This record gives sequence, C-alpha cells and structure tokens, in this order.
Amino acid sequence: MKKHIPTATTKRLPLYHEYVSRMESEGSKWVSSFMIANALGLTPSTIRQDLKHLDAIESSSFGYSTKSLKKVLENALGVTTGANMGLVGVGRLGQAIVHYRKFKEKGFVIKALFDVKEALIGKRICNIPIYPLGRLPEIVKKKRISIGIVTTPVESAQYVTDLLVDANIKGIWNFAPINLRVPPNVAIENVNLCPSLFLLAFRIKLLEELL
Amino acid sequence: MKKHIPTATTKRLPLYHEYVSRMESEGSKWVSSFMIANALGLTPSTIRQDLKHLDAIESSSFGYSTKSLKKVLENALGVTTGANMGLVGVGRLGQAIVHYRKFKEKGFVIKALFDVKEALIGKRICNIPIYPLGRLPEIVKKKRISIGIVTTPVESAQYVTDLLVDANIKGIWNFAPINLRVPPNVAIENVNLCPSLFLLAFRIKLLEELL
DNA sequence: TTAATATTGTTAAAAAATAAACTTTATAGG
DNA sequence: CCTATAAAGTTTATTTTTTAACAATATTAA
Repeated sequence: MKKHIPTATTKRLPLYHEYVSRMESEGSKWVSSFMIANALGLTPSTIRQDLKHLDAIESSSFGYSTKSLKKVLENALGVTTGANMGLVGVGRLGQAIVHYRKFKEKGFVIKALFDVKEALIGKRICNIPIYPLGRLPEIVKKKRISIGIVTTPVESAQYVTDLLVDANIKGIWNFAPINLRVPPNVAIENVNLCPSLFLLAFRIKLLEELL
Repeated sequence: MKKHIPTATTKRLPLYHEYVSRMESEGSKWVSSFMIANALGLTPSTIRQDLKHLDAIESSSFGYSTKSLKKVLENALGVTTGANMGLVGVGRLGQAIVHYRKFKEKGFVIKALFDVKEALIGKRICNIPIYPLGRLPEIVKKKRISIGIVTTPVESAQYVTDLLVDANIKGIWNFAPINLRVPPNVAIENVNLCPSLFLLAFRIKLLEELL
C-alpha cells in the first residue's frame, strides 16, 4: 500500500503509538487489533485497515509484535529522529510543557525559551535558557530549532508565529486559542482547551437527553 | 432538522463558537459561512450543513448575526449554564489549568482541588482550596461538582477516575496519557499532548516529502 | 500430522462526511 | 419599484471512512 495515508488514519496513528508504547513498557510482547480497538474505542477492522498503509509489521496468531509495530509506527510518523524545539511564552502553561518529560524521551527537545518579560530573561527553567524575543531569529538558527511552541496570550500569538515562520521553522505547535495563519510549507497543530471542554459539556448534555 | 447531530459536526461546533466569540469581541455584527470557512480551513458548504442541525439563526445577505449564531451555538453545546468542576492532581499542568481564565467566563468554575501531597493540603490556588483525595466524595457532593479534571500522573489516573465516577460525576476531562475506562453514562474528553506533537511531526514529514 | 483456534490480511458493502450546484431570500443602489 | 449582488438554504453527487464478511496464515495441542 504505502501510497497516500488517509487523514482519518493519520490522526489515529499517534494514538496507536501511545498505546503500544504503554503495552511495551508493561512487558507485552504481542498486541492485537482487538486489544487496540478495545482500548481506544474503535473496531478491530479499522485498526487493520489503518496498519495496511504502513510497512509490514511482524505478526502472528497472537497479533502484532509490540516491538515491530512500535517501530513501524515511529517510522511512519517520522518521530525517529526527533526535533529541536523552541517555546515562546514562558507563562504557567509554557512552564508546564517545559517540565513535561514524555516527548524528550522521543528526541523532541526544547532547546530555548523566549519571552518578552524582562524579569525572565537570562533565567533558566529545567536548565533551558530564556531569551528575549528579539534574539529568536538568531537562536533558532544557531540551535537548529525546527518546531516552535506558541504559549503566548492570544494577542501576541500571530506576531510570534510570523517571527518563527520568518526564522524558517518547519512546524508550529499552537496552544493559543486562535487559528494562526502560516504559509503552506509550515505544518501546524492546535491544542485548544476551550473547545475541548465545550465538547465535553456537549457530550454530557447528549447523555442527559438520553435519559 | 435538529434530530441527530453527526459527530463530525459536533467536533466543529466548539470551533465555530470560539471564532464567533472572537469576531463578536472585535465588534463584528455579521459573520458569513465564507468567513468561518476561511478562518478554520473548511468549505462554506460544510459550515452551512452543520448549522442546519441547530435552531434557526438570524441571517441576512451579510451572513449570520454574530449574536444570534453565538447564542444558538451555546444553546446547542449546552454551555449556557456552565458547571462546577473539581481538579485532581495539583501539579504544574493542573496549576496552569486552574489559572486559565477562559472557561470561567462561561460559567465553568473550578470549585475544588484535590491532591495526595500532604504539603499541599489546606493551601489555596487562585483562592480555590486543596483537599486530600479522601475527602473527594464528600466535597464533590457538597459543592455539586459535575465535571472532574484529571491531571494526575498516569499511574493514578484510573484510580482517581473511579473515585470521581463513584461520586456521581457526569464528565471527565482527562489530561493523563491513558484511555480511561468509564461507564457509558459518563462523558469523557481526552487532551493528549504526545499524540498531538507526533501528529505535527508527521505533518512536517509529509510536507518535506512533497519537496 | 492434523484439527482447532486466534488473528491478520483482503475484499466488498454500507454509512458518513464533504463538496458542488442550484434555489431562495435579503439588501442596496439606481 | 426594479435590478444586481451576496449570502443562506437545500438538494444532489462525490468522496472518504467505517464496518462487516471472508480468506489466508500462524500457533498449539492432541
């Protein structure tokens, strides 16, 4: 297969990866489409269809080899090499992300922090230095940063994004509640808390109407 | 229409709401399907199809009335009344969420914090008291908490969720990277950072392969 | 070696979601 | 009042996604 991976599939691949990683850390040698489906609320058929788009995975009548599946997923996702990241906006959310350990394990390392607040400049969080926004272009280039994390207030998010784009960043991980405009050669992924909470509220409402 | 709202639509409604809210705060009286589509990277047709499922919206040859659309969306989403929330796991991420202001405006108020760490008990963050986990059932009942926010480490997430479910919570907003098991009468919404970052990495990879 | 079982791999059907095309309604200007 | 325009509302077609059914393969134990 391999040709073109459907978008619905691409959104699930990272979830499979996470599940498989957990199973591996728990010592499971094999993982079946039924197990994944059950854990993620999908059908086994969907899992198998999705995995058909990837490289061959070692399988048996127990299911897929945990190790092999994880490797193939990482390959497909392009998370084998990791990336250097820079975070702009060292507020509470920004700091929480800096302390988050999970992606570091995978080679996604935050190499620099940026903020406008004078008081923060020169300090370090998790041993990562905080630079003034003005030095962003220079530092991004020097540290070979390819992903920008935007955790600024809404007002400055687009400005900061433009800075990052001009500095030749490849992707933006955006936590500000705004749809940023980026050129087509820059990837973007939004993490948006309010809509997420509202979706939960909506699901609660649907469940209540059912009674 | 009104009958059954497709899930694809439900996921977009909160995004519409956010966009409309922003437009309203910027003083726009009217919002068209073209504008929304353009801002969110969708087609106008999709927007119109989606809104067909909701109550009638005041419209003209300028588009939809911002005020009316926002109201109808809030109605549909069930975010008119808000909800009392309790947060379990007062780590860095938990604290960042406590300080997040946006949902409070909409009536989604965090009324209590819970943690196992002795040192935290009795303290307050944003004037919200921190209770020991043991008092969760009692406090949830007393403060009429209907949404539980889980920001604990993975290891304790399921345990905490069970506690919340037993305390008759209606929905779980889960930030732990694990697929929690809840009974069918409890709604759940996951916010999962690692898959989100991996999806970004994947999009970057796709863009690079294009060149 | 063979039968039973569990699971993947594959194909085909069904359902859902999206996009396009067309109709109706509302506004603005002459 | 009429015409041009802009957008919503609606219908239809297309595409994508999901599900179900079945075939092929690997394992286990008798």
